[in-house]
This record gives sequence, C-alpha cells and structure tokens, in this order.
Amino acid sequence: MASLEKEIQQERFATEHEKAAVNILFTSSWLHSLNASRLKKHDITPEQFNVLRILRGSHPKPLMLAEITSRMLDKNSNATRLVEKLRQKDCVSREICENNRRQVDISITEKGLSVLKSIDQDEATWMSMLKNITKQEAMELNRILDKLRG
Amino acid sequence: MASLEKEIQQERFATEHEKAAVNILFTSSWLHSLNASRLKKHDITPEQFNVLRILRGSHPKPLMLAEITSRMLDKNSNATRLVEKLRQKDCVSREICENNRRQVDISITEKGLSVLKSIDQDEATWMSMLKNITKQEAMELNRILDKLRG
DNA sequence: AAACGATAATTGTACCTACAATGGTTCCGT
DNA sequence: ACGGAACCATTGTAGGTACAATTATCGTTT
Repeated sequence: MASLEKEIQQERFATEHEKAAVNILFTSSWLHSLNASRLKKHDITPEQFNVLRILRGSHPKPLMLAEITSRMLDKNSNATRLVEKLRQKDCVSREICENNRRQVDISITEKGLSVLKSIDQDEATWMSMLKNITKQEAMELNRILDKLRG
Repeated sequence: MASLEKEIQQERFATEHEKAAVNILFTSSWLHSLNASRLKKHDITPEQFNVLRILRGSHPKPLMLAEITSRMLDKNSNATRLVEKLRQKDCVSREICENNRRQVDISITEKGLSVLKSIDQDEATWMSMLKNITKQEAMELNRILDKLRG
C-alpha cells in the first residue's frame, strides 16, 4: 500500500484524480509544518516570511499592500494584518504615500533584511528535506501542477 | 513563462526543488479555495467535511477522537473543536465511552449521512475541475508526492 | 464645486491551526 | 490500597484565512 493511504489510513480512492487532490492537500500540510518549524527559530511564520521575501525582491522600492497581496501564495490572506505583525517586529516600515493618500508604502527594514540573511544560512538544511525526489521529478511535478491549475 | 511564475509574479527560483515546494503550497491553496466554495452551499467547511467522511467510513462503528485525528489530512488540527462544530449542526453524536471513561465515542448521525449524500451529488462537477490532467499524469503526480515525503 | 463611483486599506466576525498546559481516568508497581 | 506514570480529551492563547462591511481618498462628470 502506498504512502498516502497508509498515512491517512484510507484504503482506496474512487479515482486517481481524487487521490491526487487529497495528496496535494496532505503534502502541502506536511511541507507547511516543516517550514514553520525551521522558521520558528527565527521567530517568524511562513506567511510573514513570504511577505518579507516579496519586499526584499522589490527593495529598495516600497510596495503598496495590493501589490504584496497579488504576489502572495495565498491570495485570500490579509496583508494588512501580516504587515502589522512584521511592523511590530521592526522588520518593515509603513508610510502613507503622499502622492496618493489612499495607499500605504511598505518597505523592508535593515532588521528585516538581516532576519532574511540569517534564514538564508539554513537554506541548505531546508532544501535537503526536498531531496527525496530527483531534479527530473521536480520538473515533472512542476509541469503537472501548472497543468492542473490550467 | 510558466504558470506559477506568472501567478506569483516571481521570475525565477533558485532550484527546481524550491519551485516544487512553492508550487505544492500554491496549488494546495488553490484547491482548498475551490473545495471550500463548493462545500459552502452545504454549510460545511472542508475540515468538517473531512471529519464526516472519516466517520462515514467507519459507520456504524463509532471512533474515538484520537482515531479521527490520526486519519485527518491535517494532523495538527484540533479534532475536539471540529467535532463540536459538527455536533452543533447535529451531524455527529458524542458519547463518553463506558468501558473507558477517558475516551469519547463519536458517530455520524442520520443528518450527517444525508449531508454527505447531498454533497455526493455535486461530485461530478467537483471532479471535472481536476480534469486538466490525464489519469497517467495523476498517477505520476501521486507517485512523486509520495516519494517526496519519503 | 458638489456628487458619484472607483480605489485602497482597514475592521469585524467566524472558522481553522499550532502548541503548551490542564484535568480527569486508568494502569501499574510496590 | 496508594502514588505516580500514561493516556485521552479539553482549554487557552496566538497566529492565520474567508468574506463582507466600512472608511478614507481620489478622479470624473456635470
């Protein structure tokens, strides 16, 4: 019996497609847990980490909230609240945009950059957890997932 | 540029493996949203639905909470609270086990079974959303995900 | 200039997850 | 029989997600 069936103790699925859907959800939960635990040492959550990386990508140019949202993995999360958590840790700064006072410019701070830098140093350990599959398999996985979402 | 890069507006990943990790998280979030919206019509969340299906699988034999947890997709979720939500909707019943008063026996009710039955009727629509990939691709996806988790 | 619609962000409420602490209950060794 | 360990579930607190409602600002139309 294959791994997924064992782990959720279900003998069979109606179709391969249904099993694939469950498998993606299950594997995602597994990955998220691993990621959360490696980031916990740095006092940051995976979701906050994602926002910080986005801001580093545009640094030194600030981003408005809507831009951050559009680049986030989870489009329905609430950027306002994630940014507020990061601001409390001095990892980002918020400034009302003077040209258009509806929008708020968010920038990563020196503190935020240094947090990311220290996380980068564990990167090898993190990546090694994904090494059960070959590069070819990773490529094939990416191809199929992209195709699934259409 | 492939789909994932477009959707999160990131040009490139350091490795195929890192991209695969992000791709799984992103696709899972996409799937979860689709699933939540189809279940919303039935006034139930994906997590509650998962618990109900587990209980139907063992029906008429009840399950204790720890058994439910071990079969759940997300091992860290809190079965106590999910079951309480389902009980409020009369979809499950809770009974302290007389043989071992530490444990609680949970059973799906008639109401719970009928909710699942009405959801089963949309199943075709739901499955059609996964039909962008072939059965062969679904099998390959399952194989690679199982291998990834080791 | 006033009014209206569009845009950007925030807030409120309900639900879920992570993890540690607590509270009964049972089991076991002495 | 008693005390402690193990077991099972519940609760508390903090963080995150889903979605709708609200607030503030801007642009355009008249």
